[in-house]
Amino acid sequence: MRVTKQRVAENRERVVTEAARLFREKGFDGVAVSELMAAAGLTHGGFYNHFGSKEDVEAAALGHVFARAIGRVAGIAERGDAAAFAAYCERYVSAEARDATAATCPMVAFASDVSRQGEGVRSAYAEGLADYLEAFTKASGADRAEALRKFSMLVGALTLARSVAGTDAKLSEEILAAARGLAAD
Amino acid sequence: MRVTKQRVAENRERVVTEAARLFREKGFDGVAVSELMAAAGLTHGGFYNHFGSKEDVEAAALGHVFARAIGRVAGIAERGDAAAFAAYCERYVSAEARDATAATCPMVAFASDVSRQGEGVRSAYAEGLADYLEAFTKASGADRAEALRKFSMLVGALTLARSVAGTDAKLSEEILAAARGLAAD
DNA sequence: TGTACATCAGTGAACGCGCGTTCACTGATGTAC
DNA sequence: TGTACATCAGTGAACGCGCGTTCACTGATGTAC
Repeated sequence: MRVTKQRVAENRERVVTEAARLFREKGFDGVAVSELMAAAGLTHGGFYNHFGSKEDVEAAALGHVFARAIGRVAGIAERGDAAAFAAYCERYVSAEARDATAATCPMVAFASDVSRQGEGVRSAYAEGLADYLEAFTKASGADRAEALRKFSMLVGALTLARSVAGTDAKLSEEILAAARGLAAD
Repeated sequence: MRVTKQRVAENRERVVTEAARLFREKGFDGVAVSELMAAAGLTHGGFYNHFGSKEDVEAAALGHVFARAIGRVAGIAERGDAAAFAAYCERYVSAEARDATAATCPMVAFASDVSRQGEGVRSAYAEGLADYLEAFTKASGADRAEALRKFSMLVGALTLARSVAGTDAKLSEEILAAARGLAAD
């Protein structure tokens, strides 16, 4: 049964949105195409009407997540709002951010996955990261190297804290607290 | 054909060693049991004479890698060798470390994978990380929170640099260089 | 020490399952007149 | 504007493949006497 042009566009967007959520939560390999489609309220057969392959939707989902993350940081940078930037960093390494696996920043969610993925995913990631770091540097008000170090620390702390979250809650919290100690600067 | 007890032990150890190398290079899901066994010069059928499941060998490989990493840092800590510690940190975020994907520190290699694995893997990781961070703190000579921040930065920088290594070499090198700028302190 | 038998590490085929992808089909939408 | 037909998004079954795991078998090792 054919479907309105507008409906087609909505369906595609819903698949990408759900993909962004599920991939961050379970990783690229942890989500099946049929699961993506079901999450969007569709059956898996129609997937290839929207994307050429699973890798295509991975790249699209990455682009979607990066766009939002960049938008947020770029907003802070434009306003030159130092307090907002400090709050952003604090929130980045909060217990809430650690536990919200489906809503994380793409840098952490896909950290070790990306370098093992196909060309399309890798270039979507590289482009997103470059733009993000530019916005982050501006928002931080610091020089570039200092901003890179700070963001590296946030990413590392969130990654480590999440890795042991279910097994060593105390260590997990300690890592985040240490990162927050410098995040406010 | 039955095999000498000593040979059995050697075979098992070889499987774990190869697993440690291959898992770090390709991720847990990127290596098949048959690939592990072939790398150790065996056929896949015998795998279950040594391990109860694939997860068991993942946990064993993690333990193996952590033991070596901890041993190295603990040695520096015992000698109180500040220069050796600075050199260790510099090497951690070197281009060589970034490209040697099969020989990396487990924290980076399995960063985003671990939290999605089974209980056995997660607890092997949590235990390893706790011991490693203790040794790292001692070796650094700094207070605990400062050491955690520093290690978080190294992990984050190596992860990010590796993610874009094949796609944006300049950005990758820039991230590492920034981290090295503080690694020597 | 020598012999006979039980053990069990290793082999390679097979099973079952889930996944990415393909395909024939449906029927509402879009379009040409 | 109304009608007839082509299009094509969505459906659900099916295919092929790789993977984790199981299994019957082999034959050298370990052990009991």
